Amino acid sequence: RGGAPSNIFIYGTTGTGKTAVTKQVLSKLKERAESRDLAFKYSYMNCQHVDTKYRVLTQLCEDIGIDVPFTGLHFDVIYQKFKEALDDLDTLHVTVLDEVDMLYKKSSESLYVLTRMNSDLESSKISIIGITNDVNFKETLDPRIRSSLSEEEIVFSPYTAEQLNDILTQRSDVAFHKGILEFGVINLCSAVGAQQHGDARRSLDLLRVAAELAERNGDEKVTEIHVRKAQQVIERNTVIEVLTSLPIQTKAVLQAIFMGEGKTEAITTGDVYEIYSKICKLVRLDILTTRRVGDLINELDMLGIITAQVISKGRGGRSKRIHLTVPHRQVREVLESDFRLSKIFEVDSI
DNA sequence: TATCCACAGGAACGTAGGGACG
DNA sequence: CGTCCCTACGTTCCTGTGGATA
Repeated sequence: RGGAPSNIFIYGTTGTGKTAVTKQVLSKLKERAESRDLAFKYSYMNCQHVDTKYRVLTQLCEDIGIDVPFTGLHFDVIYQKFKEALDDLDTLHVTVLDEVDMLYKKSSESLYVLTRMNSDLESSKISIIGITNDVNFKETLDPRIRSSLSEEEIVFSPYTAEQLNDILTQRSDVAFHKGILEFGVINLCSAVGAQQHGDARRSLDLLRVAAELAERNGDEKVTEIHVRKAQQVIERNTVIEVLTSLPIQTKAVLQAIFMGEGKTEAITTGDVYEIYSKICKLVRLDILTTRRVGDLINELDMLGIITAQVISKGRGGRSKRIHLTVPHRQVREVLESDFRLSKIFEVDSI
């Protein structure tokens, strides 16, 4: 209608279709706008990667067709550039910020800048759609941002097993020949997805991988066994992928945890650091400070590779109890394939 | 019950690597 | 060129703290 657009806030756990629906709606809107000759643009960004105000603006510029370097310019310069370009386009621009909580955590300023951009714009308007799976996010938000960001709210509830079942049935009718899927396969996939907070993506991936396994095996039907197998394959692949792409220092810390776990039950930050230092000496790696290693341990925790729980041992001090949460075999496999660290495994004692 | 250990984790800063611009 | 600004990764210095023990 050409009126002032509201900012929208969308909640919902992973795999409930927030992103898919948002994208779908926006592209429909775009179609409509085009057919009526209305100016409409949108850009989508995932704040896991786009997590500074600078990057947000860079991304926005790219989306409306301005070339900017990914680094080098003063923020204000980019801001001006974008503002002018957008005003020239005389359009309505919708900015989708997926996983806004990440952006806010790392740079609360960016959201503020975005919300107040409208007052700087003359002929164009900008509207923000924030997507998050953190239900408490709104409470942690700065009041000034909160009021303008959450003018309207939409909640996506998790899919139930039945809904997942419908989705899978519908998809599989298109993707597979009749009778390929053994009875119960879809049920199992949707049940697993429902357990994962109603995650449709998980269910679909599971079904796809199970089918691939069956095909590779030359089996005629996809059975529940394939699904179980697929579960393991997916799990394993994601773990290995994450581990392999870790920076060398983080890997060294992981290795220290790995070796420490073999010896004692509860391994602490201090233990890890001790082993880590020895490893570094052996492979001629710079030894980082405890402070930094503490952060690396936290990073591993965030990635879900380990759990690090703060505990107090009274006069024994406060520390973190650290545990690996991924299979040891996979950790070893990845570490052994890293040429810089592999030789540690040839040494008997650390 | 006050103490005190072994860290947790915040703040500020340094260095290296990169690109824009005059 | 030098200057200005960005990011990534690390360091230094620091204050804070849960709870078993003296």
